[in-house]
Amino acid sequence: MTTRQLDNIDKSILRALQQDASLSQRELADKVGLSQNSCWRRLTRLREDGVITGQTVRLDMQAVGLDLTVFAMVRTRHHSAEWLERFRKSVLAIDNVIDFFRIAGDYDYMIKIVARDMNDFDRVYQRLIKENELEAVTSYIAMEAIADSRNVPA
Amino acid sequence: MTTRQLDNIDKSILRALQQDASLSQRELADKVGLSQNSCWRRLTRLREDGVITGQTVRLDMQAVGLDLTVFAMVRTRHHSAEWLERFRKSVLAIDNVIDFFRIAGDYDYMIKIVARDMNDFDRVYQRLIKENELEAVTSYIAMEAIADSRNVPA
DNA sequence: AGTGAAACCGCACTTTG
DNA sequence: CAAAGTGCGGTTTCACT
Repeated sequence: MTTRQLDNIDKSILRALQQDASLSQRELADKVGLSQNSCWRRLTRLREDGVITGQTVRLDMQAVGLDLTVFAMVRTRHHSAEWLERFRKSVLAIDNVIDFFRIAGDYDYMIKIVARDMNDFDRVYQRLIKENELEAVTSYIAMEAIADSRNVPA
Repeated sequence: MTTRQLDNIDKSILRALQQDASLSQRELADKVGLSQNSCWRRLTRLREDGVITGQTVRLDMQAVGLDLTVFAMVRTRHHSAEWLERFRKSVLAIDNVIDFFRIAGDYDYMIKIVARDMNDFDRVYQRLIKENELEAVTSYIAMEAIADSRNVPA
């Protein structure tokens, strides 16, 4: 929440860590041109201030057998607070859902789904439309992932 | 490429590391119920086999000042191999592009873009349509990120 | 189970604005 | 003067053999 101002060194730390978070403190310090100590202090602050919220591994989607990606654009029928809350819970309960955004335009929500194959996706899709009364769903099947989850330009 | 078969222990390792890749070997071994040694061997193999392709940090998009997300659906006009190659290069050269998928349906590409604000996004948008002759672009502005880049269900 | 390396953190000093 | 960086230390913890 603390909208802390990031200087260029902070940004270069974030860039380096996005590219490879397994860097040792020495390597990181060298890369950004700081002493080990002050680099460590900055890193600690970036974590404390909630700029860096965690650390994850990148997985090969093909290797884990989840190389089907679908973007589902959803238009809802109901708009009461309770209905929307149930809808959110219902969507978030599906762990194939990677992204879930409320959007502006001729659709209300955009859901990025990963699945093992078409059958698997259909299971998710059926669940989605059974649990929620939706006005329209348009699914865009991904034919090719040209870029997936790239680093953000910090 | 080696479509290696992952057993339940491998999957629980992947789940644990997706949630927190800063886990020490001992913590990880405890979590998945393995000896430190065999856990380390599995981890090494998962990296060698390309299942785990890297390690990154999760950033708070608001804290880094990139809390505007836009999904741009693109329909292209040209379809020659050279044109498409130039188009890809043009899109990938924009570092605000986080996802870039070729899709099936009434649009050809789906581009997830992050930006500092509307002006910043407009700059990206103008660049996109100036550098490439497109037939149609529909931009869905994200009003709320209910879930962004969740863990994949390994 | 052992070992070398790395993370972690305090401290005194220097630099920059 | 205050804020941030440097260099050096020691202890603890970890990765890897």
